[in-house]
Amino acid sequence: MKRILVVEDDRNISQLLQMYLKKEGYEVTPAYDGGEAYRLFEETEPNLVLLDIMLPVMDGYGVLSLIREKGDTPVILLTAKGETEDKVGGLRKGADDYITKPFEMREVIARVEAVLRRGQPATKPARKLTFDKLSIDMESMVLEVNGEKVPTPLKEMELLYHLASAPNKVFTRNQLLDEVWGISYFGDSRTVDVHVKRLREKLEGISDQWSLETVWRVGYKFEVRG
Amino acid sequence: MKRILVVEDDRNISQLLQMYLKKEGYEVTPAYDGGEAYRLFEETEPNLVLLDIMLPVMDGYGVLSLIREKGDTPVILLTAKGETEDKVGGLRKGADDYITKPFEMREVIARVEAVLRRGQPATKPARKLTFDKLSIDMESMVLEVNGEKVPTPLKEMELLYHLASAPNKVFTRNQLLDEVWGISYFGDSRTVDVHVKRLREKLEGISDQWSLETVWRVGYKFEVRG
DNA sequence: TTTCTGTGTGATACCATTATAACCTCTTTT
DNA sequence: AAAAGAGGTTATAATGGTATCACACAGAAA
Repeated sequence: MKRILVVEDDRNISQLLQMYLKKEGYEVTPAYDGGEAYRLFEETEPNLVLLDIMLPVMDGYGVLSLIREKGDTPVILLTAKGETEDKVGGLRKGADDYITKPFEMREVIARVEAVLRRGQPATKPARKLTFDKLSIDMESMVLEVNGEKVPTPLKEMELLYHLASAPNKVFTRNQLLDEVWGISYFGDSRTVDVHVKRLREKLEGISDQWSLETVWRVGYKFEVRG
Repeated sequence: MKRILVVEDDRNISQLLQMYLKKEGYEVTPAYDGGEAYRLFEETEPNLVLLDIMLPVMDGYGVLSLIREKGDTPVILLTAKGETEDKVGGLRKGADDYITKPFEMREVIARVEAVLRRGQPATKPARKLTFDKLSIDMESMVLEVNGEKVPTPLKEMELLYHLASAPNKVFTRNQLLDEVWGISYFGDSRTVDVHVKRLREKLEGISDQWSLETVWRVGYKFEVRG
């Protein structure tokens, strides 16, 4: 589920935003001033930030700068009517979009979805890896073994791709859960075992150039010999 | 590296254009009104200008005239749907090409490249694809199956064409919504499912050389075997 | 060896995702 | 105005990936 950080000091507006966004299926965290905003940004690692410009303690631009130092999480600015210069400034400083108050909820939802949608293609690594008789193509989502296609579900593909993109590196189960399943995932680490097992079923005896190895009390690695 | 000046007052559209163009390796400068456009034109001396007609302060034609006074930097106009007269007028006044909103990013990239390469308008790309017993002709808007015409609505044609122009590549629903339905579309992604279903009804059992495949938790692809 | 703890495996049920059908709305045609 | 077609939405059914459990098994330590 996508997480959204709503930074807005007006409780009424914040409340309203939270309500509508939750109704659309987002996980919403409210912040009511700049300091809190930044703290919660680091804590919850949201997929998107709705950021009011006029804030107590630290204004929106300060928060935006701090967020930009940390990465490229999409940010939509909330500006009061007529703050035209603010708009341009905000966008120049790295916001992805802006909405002018008073806004219609329909518009907010639309822009949130648009910005999240745009972020997606960039997030998809979509690459291709080849080892001996194994080919992992995330572009067409095809796993090939000895030149033969092997139908493989998304999660297994992602796991294998992730392991294989750093050959011989050992990943702990928690690392894999974080990096393949996502940070907001809190399931059992046995889950990784199961997926490794399924991959092994598909990949056993193919090649002696590589294999999925268990590293006791640590995790797994995609081992390449030679 | 080629520099492109994007003159577009709608932040959403501008942002999207910037993103896609950067991804293609261009250096992109955004301008949000006519005055800024001209200032940045002189400042950055771009290799090409993408120019929206409807602009605040000074409209696209004004900017175009000024640019033409300075030289023959290629200009591609962005026009809203149905502004047919604008198209002709724009070209007469010295634009090199035009694109009608809502546009597909694929089309924009294609025309940008064409104009930069030849200094000439993109003759509409071949816009015809053939696979075994299937022929998709976007020129005459005809879908042929086994040499027989199959009446097919516009959206279905566009979707099929888009999928088929990158065989085996998986497109997410959101990608398809952006690239086929256009960036200003904010509908439900189930819409894609429905159109795929309708296409399948028309295309089932034609050939074993290709098919429209579902990729679980990802999207769809036009799969070609062999 | 025994014991302890971590890991592999099979079975199962849940639930998110997708397919399908039916329904609306809007536009064009007759 | 009625009919027909396109495009989109919603409701419901079908699908099948995934998480989790339980237990067997294996490696490490004593």
